[in-house]
Amino acid sequence: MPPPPSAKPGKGTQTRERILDAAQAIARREGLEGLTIGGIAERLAMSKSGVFAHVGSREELQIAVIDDYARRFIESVLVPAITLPRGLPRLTAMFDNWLDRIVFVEVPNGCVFISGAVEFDDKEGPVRDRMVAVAQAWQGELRTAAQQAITAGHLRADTDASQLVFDLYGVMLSLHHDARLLRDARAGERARRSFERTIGLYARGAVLARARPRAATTGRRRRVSAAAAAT
Amino acid sequence: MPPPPSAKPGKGTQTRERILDAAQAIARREGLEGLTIGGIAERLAMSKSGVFAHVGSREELQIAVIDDYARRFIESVLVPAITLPRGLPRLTAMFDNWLDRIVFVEVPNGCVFISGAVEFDDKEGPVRDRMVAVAQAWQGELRTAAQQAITAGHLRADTDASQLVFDLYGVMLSLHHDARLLRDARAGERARRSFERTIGLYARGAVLARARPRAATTGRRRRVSAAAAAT
DNA sequence: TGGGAAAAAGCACGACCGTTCGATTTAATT
DNA sequence: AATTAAATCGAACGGTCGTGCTTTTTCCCA
Repeated sequence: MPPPPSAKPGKGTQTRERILDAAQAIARREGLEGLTIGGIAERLAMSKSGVFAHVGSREELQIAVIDDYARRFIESVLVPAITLPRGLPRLTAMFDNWLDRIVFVEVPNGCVFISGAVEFDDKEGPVRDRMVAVAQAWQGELRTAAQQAITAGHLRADTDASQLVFDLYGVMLSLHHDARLLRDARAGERARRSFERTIGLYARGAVLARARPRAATTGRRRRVSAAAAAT
Repeated sequence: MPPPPSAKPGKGTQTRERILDAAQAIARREGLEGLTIGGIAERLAMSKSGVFAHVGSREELQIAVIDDYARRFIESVLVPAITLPRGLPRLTAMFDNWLDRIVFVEVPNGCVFISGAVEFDDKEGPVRDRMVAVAQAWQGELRTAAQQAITAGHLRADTDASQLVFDLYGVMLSLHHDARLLRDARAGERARRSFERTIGLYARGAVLARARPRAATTGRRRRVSAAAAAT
């Protein structure tokens, strides 16, 4: 019988986690299409068939990587933000955590959401479906947070939450592009400015006082900090 | 001796063009990494070695596709815009043509700039180098146009041209993402609104009068029109 | 400590990849 | 029409891919 959910790890579950970790690391650098059974096997110094027995199929592996990635993303970006009060404070925290993650995690290691979106936007199938699902889920979270900021009166009543999400997503994609392809160190600062300008436009009153004062550009690694490489 | 540049096509040059066309069509849907010698051969009903003799190597082929793509991009987006006076009219035309191209060409067929940027941002080599070069060239054109709009007094003197380019690029990336992965039909309209909001923020005076009045959302296929599939 | 189950390895298969090379067909030129 | 040059083909090579099967090793528990 399979072990109860809360028993000690067990060898199989243990290596399955190692496989998923390796898969994620490869998928970040080479993309989900560059992810290969043999590549994982080599990285873990085990046989191809050994790896294969754990993942079922390449497609299942790709989906598992997407799910695992989404879990970590939500864990580091959304979860810390929902401790803050609804409205602008929470929305701002979501953006800040998101930006920190891109700058300190995605830019050095690659981002499965962004590369996967491009790789599978034209390839019908379950992998694409999962990609769409997680992207829509995240945009939904952003939209909800924006809507709460409107309801709370932090943003103007005529604000289009979907438009705001569209803008924020664009900021992150541009940051990813400039930082990763062009290796432009100023991209992070530009993304921050874009956010403040965008929010400032929708905010009640002329100029927006930051809901949560932040330190200067340097030394703002609070949340992701040491876990950057492992997250 | 090689034929003078303006002689009649010549069989070789002719099929080389067919090969490049097929390569581009494949690269758009499958990405530059999905581009394959055998795939082109099958599409053109010729042998792998026949194709190979024309392209030299897969890497050279990928670079040729990038160059060819850049040429078409400049032809359809930049060239028509430089007939307009410097400043906001030209910058606006560049954005309009760019957006039209994405909506009517890239979204249905795929975009080598965007997929290539993601595929090669972590893969050192001549293909990546060319990707960087064309991206920087296009951003340079945008920056120049923005700077001219500042000099002409159409945009505020304290406008950061690089920041503006960052924002515009983000709009296009977000449009591409939402339209292609999420198949959101409203993405084009959101991109337009983002542009107007962004420019409006930097424009002199409160509200910006569009430099060139445009028709409604429907029926604005002027430039790309029939050539959509072939461009 | 032995025995049964789980995990990993080994091996082979068919498919496709880029690339090479010699033969052959087609085009261009005199 | 004959000759030379260019274009294309066919077959093969070494490699990697995902994926089945069978065998061996390792783990875990009674």
